[in-house]
Parts: sequence; structure tokens; C-alpha cells
Amino acid sequence: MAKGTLPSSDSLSAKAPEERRERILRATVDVVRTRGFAGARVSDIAEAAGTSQGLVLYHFHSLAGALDAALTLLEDEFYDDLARDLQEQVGPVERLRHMADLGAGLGPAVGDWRLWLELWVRALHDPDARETRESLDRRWRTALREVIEEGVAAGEFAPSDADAAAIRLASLMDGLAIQLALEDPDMTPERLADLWWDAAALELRMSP
Amino acid sequence: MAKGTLPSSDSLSAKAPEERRERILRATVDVVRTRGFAGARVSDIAEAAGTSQGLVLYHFHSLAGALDAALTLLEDEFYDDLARDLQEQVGPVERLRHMADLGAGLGPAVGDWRLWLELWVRALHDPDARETRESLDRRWRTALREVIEEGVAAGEFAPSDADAAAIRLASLMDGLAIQLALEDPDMTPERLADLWWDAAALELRMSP
DNA sequence: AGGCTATCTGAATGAGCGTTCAGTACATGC
DNA sequence: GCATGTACTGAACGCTCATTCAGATAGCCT
Repeated sequence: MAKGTLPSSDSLSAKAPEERRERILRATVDVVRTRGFAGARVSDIAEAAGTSQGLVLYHFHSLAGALDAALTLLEDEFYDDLARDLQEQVGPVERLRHMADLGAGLGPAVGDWRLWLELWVRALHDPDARETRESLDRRWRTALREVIEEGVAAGEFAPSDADAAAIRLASLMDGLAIQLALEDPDMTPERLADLWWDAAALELRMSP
Repeated sequence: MAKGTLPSSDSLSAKAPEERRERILRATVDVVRTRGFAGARVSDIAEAAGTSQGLVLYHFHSLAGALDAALTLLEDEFYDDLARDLQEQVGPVERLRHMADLGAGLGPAVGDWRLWLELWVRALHDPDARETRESLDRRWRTALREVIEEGVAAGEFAPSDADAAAIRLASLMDGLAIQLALEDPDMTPERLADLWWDAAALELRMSP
């Protein structure tokens, strides 16, 4: 029934295959988000993308291939989004504040913590995923580190140990986010942002 | 072939069934630890326990039943171990220090962070697991909270907000532990304990 | 027009795995 | 001794699901 709904005559059809591939990739991410890596089926992906199972396997070699590709897409987009998002902020304090909001999912959603949780567990058993998550983590931590250094240079922050502060603040974000992802009754995006912001003020000895 | 290796005559055989059940439960925990919840098979459990698949299903109704039972066992043991462990310490500072070591896996292993990660992801999709993890988290956080209050009463700690400090320190532990569980190259048990201890000193405004 | 290749589909295949089941062994109560 | 129930096993059974495959369709080169 999913047939040539349109005449198919002209230029459009040419770029269709790439579009299709992209759609499948997006669908894969969606499925992982809702069903998890372990629960993702080829049929789920095909249905979400509105294609046949065969096509999923045609473009990516296997289910694992599709999952890997989705992971890569996620990694790239995370990096781009983060970089662009932070670029828009003016000073170190604003950037830091923005990171609190990003982690809380208040700003433009850079990622979805449920997805990160899934990635972590997959990383427990799959070396590829392990590398991806390490890379993602490093990027986030580096971004944080840079903001801190910028703040120190500007005289806004005065951490006793910038390195340790960066690792702790990044880790704190992870830990708080777990509760958010798991819908712990006493955690909300706002509370997360506040808790993290206060910790940052403490760690970095901010003035206000 | 796994036969009556011993005469089987006397008193021993009477308590065998319960022993067997226990063995299967332990085996289940082990399998989850290595293969994860999603990767655990009835055959894995049976093999690890040295029994038939049939017996696993005989004692626990289904694979899910075995996993749930293992989860419950874990929860109970976690609580008992934690309570006993902390009881042995003398003052709030020692207790807090001990919690740092427990989290780092340096003290007597209260739990295994890989298992917690698995639990978190299972909690994303299974309400039972969600409740279990919430309960475990609450216990840990409450224990921390009590140590903090004890320290405040003793004049050792002076947090600006005890509640927030407890949540942050608990969350920080989770976040740091993720890196440990995932064998991030720049995280070791000692480093985790140090990082967390320093954060505690900062949050609680400890003297030394 | 007529092959050639890329894209796509739906059905078939077959492996893996949870669960069921018929049956064995052994202990206990009558 | 015989019946009954509990513990246990190994062999099916049947279902789910990734992967394969034999085409269908349509653009492209000659």
C-alpha cells in the first residue's frame, strides 16, 4: 500500500535514497530512545521509518550496523549542538549557566539522558560503544574545562583545583541527570539546574 | 552426569532444595553482572548454577521471576551490608570517610557499580526495577543524610544547606562511579575516593 | 530499445531461546 | 509396601526475530 503516491517523474526521486537512509537513521535513534538498545528490533525501526525491514538491512548491514550508525550520528550531532550552543553565549558565567540548563534539558535539547543511560550500559558490553561514550564524555568535560579556564582568566572563578572541579562538576551532572532520566519524584529540571549551579558556585568560588 | 556424587543417605539431603535455590539466585546475580539484564539467558543461569534449565524455571516461575528475585536479594543485602558497615565506624567523619571508600569499592564491596548501571537502565523500562532502584537510592541518600546531621550536631560539619549537600554528594558518587564502572582510563578507586572526599570537605565546610 | 545497476519489497529461512511436559528419583505418611 | 508429593531432568514445542533471497521497479548508459 505504501506505493508510488506521486507520479515519481521528475528531479525529486534522484536524492530519495539518501533521504530514505536518513529517515531510517532517525527512526533508529527514536526506537532506541523508547525501547532501549536491547529492545530495539529491526521491525520497530522499519515501522518507525515507514519502510520495509529489508531496506533497513540493505542500507546498514545488520541490526548492529544500524545501531552503530545511529550512535555515530548521535555523537556528531551532540558535538555540533554543544559547540554552537556555547558559542552563542557571551562570557564564562553565562556559558556555565547555559551548561546547567543544557544538562537539565531546559535549553535546546542537546541530548536525551535516557539515551546516555542506554549508551553507558551498552558500553559495559560493547567496545565500540565504550569508545563513543568516552569520546562524548571527554568533549563535554573539555568544554566545561575551557569555560572554567576562561572564567579563571577573567577573574570570575577561583577554584582551588580547576581539573578536579571540572571532573566533579561533570560527574555531578551525570549523577543528577540519572534521577531526572528515571523520573525520580524529587528531581525536576529546575531543581537539577539549581543544585548544579550552586555546586559550581561552591567549587569555583564565584562572587555573587 | 551431575549425579549423586555422594551416597546421599543422611541428613544433608533434607536441606538441599533450599541450598539449590540459593545457588541459582547467586548464579543469576553473577550472570547479570557479566552479561547484563538484557543478555541473561536461562541457560546461562543454569550453567552457572550447575543445574538444569528446568530447575531454574521450577523454582522461579520464569526468567523474569529469577531476575526479580535476584534484584530483591541484592536490595536486601545492600541494605544490611551498608547498615552493618557504617555501624562499625565511630564518628561522623570516620563514617563519611568510610562511605567514600565503599563507593570506590575499596572497603568491603557493598555492591558492584556495573550492577547499578544495569539496574538503572532496567528501571527505564520496568516499573518494578524502578521502585527497587528508588528504594536503594533513598537508603543510600538517607544514610548519607544521617551522617551529615550527626556531623552537624557534633560541630564537625557546617553545610550551608544539608539537604542539598546530601543530594549532591550522593549524585556525585553516582557520576564518578559511572566512570569507574566503565573503566574510564582516568578514573581509579583511589582517585574517586579522593575526589569525593574533597567535594565533601567543600560542601560540608570541614575543618582539617 | 535493451541490458545494467541501484533501490526496495515481502516472503521464506533458520537459529536461539523461554517455556512446557512427561517422566525419574527419593522421601514421607499411611 | 504403597501412595503421594516434592525436587529435578532432558527432550520437545513453539514463537520471535535477524538475516537471506528471489524478484519488482526504475533510472542510466550505449
